[in-house]
Amino acid sequence: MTDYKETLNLPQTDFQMKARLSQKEPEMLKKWEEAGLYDKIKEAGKDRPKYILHDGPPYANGHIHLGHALNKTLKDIVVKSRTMSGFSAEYVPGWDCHGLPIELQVEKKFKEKKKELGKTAVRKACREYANKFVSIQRDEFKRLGIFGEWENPYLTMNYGYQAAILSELGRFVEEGLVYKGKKPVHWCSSCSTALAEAEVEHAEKTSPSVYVRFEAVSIEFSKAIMEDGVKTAAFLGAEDIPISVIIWTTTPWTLPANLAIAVHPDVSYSTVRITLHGHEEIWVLATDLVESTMDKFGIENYSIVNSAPGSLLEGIVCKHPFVARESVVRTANFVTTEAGTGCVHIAPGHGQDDYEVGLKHGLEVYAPVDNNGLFTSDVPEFEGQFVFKANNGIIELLEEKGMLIKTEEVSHSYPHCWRCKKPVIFRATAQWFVAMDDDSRLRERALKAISEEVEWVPGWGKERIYGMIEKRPDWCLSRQRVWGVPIPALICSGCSNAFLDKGLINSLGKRFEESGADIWFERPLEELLPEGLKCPECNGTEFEREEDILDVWFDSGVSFSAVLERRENLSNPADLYLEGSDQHRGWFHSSILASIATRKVPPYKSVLTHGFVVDGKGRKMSKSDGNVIAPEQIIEKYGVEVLRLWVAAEDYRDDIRVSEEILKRLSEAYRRIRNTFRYILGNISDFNPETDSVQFNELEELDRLTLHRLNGITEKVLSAYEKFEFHTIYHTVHNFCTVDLSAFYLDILKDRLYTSGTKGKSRRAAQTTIYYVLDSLVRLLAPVLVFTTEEAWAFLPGKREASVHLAAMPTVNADWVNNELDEKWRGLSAFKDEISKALEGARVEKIIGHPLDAFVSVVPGEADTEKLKEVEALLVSVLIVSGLCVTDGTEAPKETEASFSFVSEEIPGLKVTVTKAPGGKCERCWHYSESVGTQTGHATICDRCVEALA
RNA sequence: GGGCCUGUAGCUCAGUAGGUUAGAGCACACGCUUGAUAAGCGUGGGGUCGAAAGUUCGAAUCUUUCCAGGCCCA
Repeated sequence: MTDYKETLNLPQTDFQMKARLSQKEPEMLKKWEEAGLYDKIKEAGKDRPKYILHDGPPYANGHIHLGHALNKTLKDIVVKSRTMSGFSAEYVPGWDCHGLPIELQVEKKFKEKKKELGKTAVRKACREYANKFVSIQRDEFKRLGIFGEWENPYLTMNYGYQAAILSELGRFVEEGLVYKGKKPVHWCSSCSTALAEAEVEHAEKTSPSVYVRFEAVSIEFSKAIMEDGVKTAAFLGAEDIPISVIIWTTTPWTLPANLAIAVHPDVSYSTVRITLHGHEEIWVLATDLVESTMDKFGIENYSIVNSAPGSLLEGIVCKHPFVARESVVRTANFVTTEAGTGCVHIAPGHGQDDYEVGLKHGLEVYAPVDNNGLFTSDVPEFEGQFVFKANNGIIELLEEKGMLIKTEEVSHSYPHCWRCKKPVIFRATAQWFVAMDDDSRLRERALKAISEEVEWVPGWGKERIYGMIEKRPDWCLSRQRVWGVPIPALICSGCSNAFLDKGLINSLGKRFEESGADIWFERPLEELLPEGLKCPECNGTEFEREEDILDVWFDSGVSFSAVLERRENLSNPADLYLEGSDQHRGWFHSSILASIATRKVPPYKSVLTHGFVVDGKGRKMSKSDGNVIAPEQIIEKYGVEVLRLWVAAEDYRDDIRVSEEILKRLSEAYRRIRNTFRYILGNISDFNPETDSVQFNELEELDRLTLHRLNGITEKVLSAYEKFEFHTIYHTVHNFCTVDLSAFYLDILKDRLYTSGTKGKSRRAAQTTIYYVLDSLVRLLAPVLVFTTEEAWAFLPGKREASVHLAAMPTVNADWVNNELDEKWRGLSAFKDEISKALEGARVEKIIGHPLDAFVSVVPGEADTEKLKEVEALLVSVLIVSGLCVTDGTEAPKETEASFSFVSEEIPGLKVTVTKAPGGKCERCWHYSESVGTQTGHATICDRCVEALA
């Protein structure tokens, strides 16, 4: 007896169903490395047009988290897809190495020894620390399958990079953009340093809240008579009663620095006559706040004398509550009536808004507080006291002077130092600044470039960064820190003038290039100075060096110069910057300012942003909430491939969720794709595309339909790569694998592949088709599933490049387009669905099990019987039944058989009857056929199989 | 508190310029198959579109408010 199973062409392949990704991925990486794959990709692209994705440098501190993985994987997908689409897309990764966090880590290690060791030792330790994490992160990134110049990355602490930073600073100086000024900045008195916005965290703090009287000493002000003819004096109801403007503040310690009082010009203010402790006074405050404030003060006996807009109050001269100084009422738009009295105490040296009011009215930027937050001798009463501690004394003093109306405690959001977590103060200090609005109109030019010269993806990125640049203050470049590139300014010993000299910057640049920026701190100053250098103010020749270093945003902001312009394989501007949306204030921001200031053009043509990784509920990940998932966990459990699929599957323009469920779903989707690969590979193991391919026009109908559909998804996927819409790639391909291939084409194809003649045209046509399908799918997915596609690539027959990553994307084949066919099958699949329902009914009734047990009678009803009749044979194979006939319903099915009838609700009049198929079951192809038993020499198989065996 | 953004089935995504009973895949349930088998196939249940109000003959799609969440600021 023949074992007919042996005569079938069943799938055969060593491409494993089980991926074992976490083991195999590192092996693949090693293989790539040994083969020098990245260099080969570079070499292959040397004559192609460039596509430059410029890497934003992550900070060289700590291990990578999912945010890093997301960002770098997205970049890798861009680079790989552009490479496969005919570009040379070299990727040079970088790291941000200077800055406070590393310095603090090192400081922690040194503890008290820091001061003895000096700057050089600290800087050396910082460099080592940064190097250590560059190395750690590099390995972690490589593990993600990211291709790039890992052995030659850019580090902002490299000597060449440091020299570039200095040279860019020189250009800023040359453009006249850099000035030294006094300005209130966030100041941490504990760390003795100015803090960047980014270095400030907001947290709840309890502060004293005080209401203070500022007595008016003169009502002979400049605007005594207003346009409406109302005398301010009249508004004040000037009588022989003391008049006070009432202010509210939660920082009593800034009162010694008070220089003015601000009111909103358009807000209504009232003069309120009150009786307190038996005598009368007139108080001025915002009309809307009178009632609540009086309530708070417990004053019941009051009456509003008069009301007028704040603009009328401008110029009232008040007496400082305890310092012999005047404080004048000014108008400002930032004033609100949400809290307090609508009259705001102004200390230009201690607040941003205050500073701006002061600037407008020519007030001194006065801040009698030293680096450690202690009052200076300017405030004798509190000299040497820490400002927050002095609050109490100041309140007592106010009380004593009879100026305090009310004091209480409030809890509010207050800025804190990100490092020591202590509350910070606003304090005016001498800093180097980049002017946003001077003659060179940096702000204006940057805004113009943002709206006209850069493509922002998603589009709202434009509004976001525009708003930020529009409102940002001058760029404070200096940091009173150690680990960074020095601002090589000189301070004249003769006249104390601080200045930046272009000649010095130039000559230093060369030395930085050779020996690094450390020399500024290490070498004697005389050795560094150009000959004959004189103070531009007093011609003095004795100098001291500036100790401040540059803001690290300046470091990374000039990467277009340090990296794009300086590397032969790159060029400026870049095609794309791709970072998280926080970089609208970070790197995108500093980069465009730096580039506009020095090159007049933006450093990027387009900017793509992604959202943040959040947990399954959409909440941010934090250690304290315990919802953090580390890349490692995912890699160990599922493999990098699933992590990459996650990056590709989610719409990154929004926040990106990750959870165990999401990963589980994705790993299942991965298996589906992998199985599709495997199934096709199994069925083309005996197929040689060069010799066995069937011409397109000789393919069968379903083959051509499938290639038409493949064409469709190819077009869609290529366009999605082009437009950076990666999640549609995943959905498109997954859907194609599941719906068009697995549940339709491949399922139908089994009969042809397994049972027909091994070398017959029908089988070869099927193989030709699925070969095309797999070849395309593997290429299309290579940028995402970097390992799996490479694995499949090696199994694919035919001549091909050594690696899928050296291959090109498939092209859309115009010859394959057949919309008529597509249309036809769209209609037929509706019939297929309905007949499937009938089969399911028959299955429930136990008439059939497998569809091949069935014979189907179709009465089309209102549908076109003739047309359906034509595709009878196709429907048999599509439904995988043993027989099907389309009739007009006049011939009833054989009554002897058990049958199941189904009337369609979807297709009017369609009636389907399912019966057990007649004849015997062919042992070989499992179809039922009347021919079984009639074949000589083959008693148990059908005529079709006999023919196949011939 | 402000700027920008998001909120469609358990999950990931579609839903064109507002117009018939809101789609897909996965997951789930039930069944089939055992020649993709730690696979494959079929059928089925499940959202009224974050909430409310409004504009409109008609809204997931426009407006307002509110709620929840994210980034960046204060």
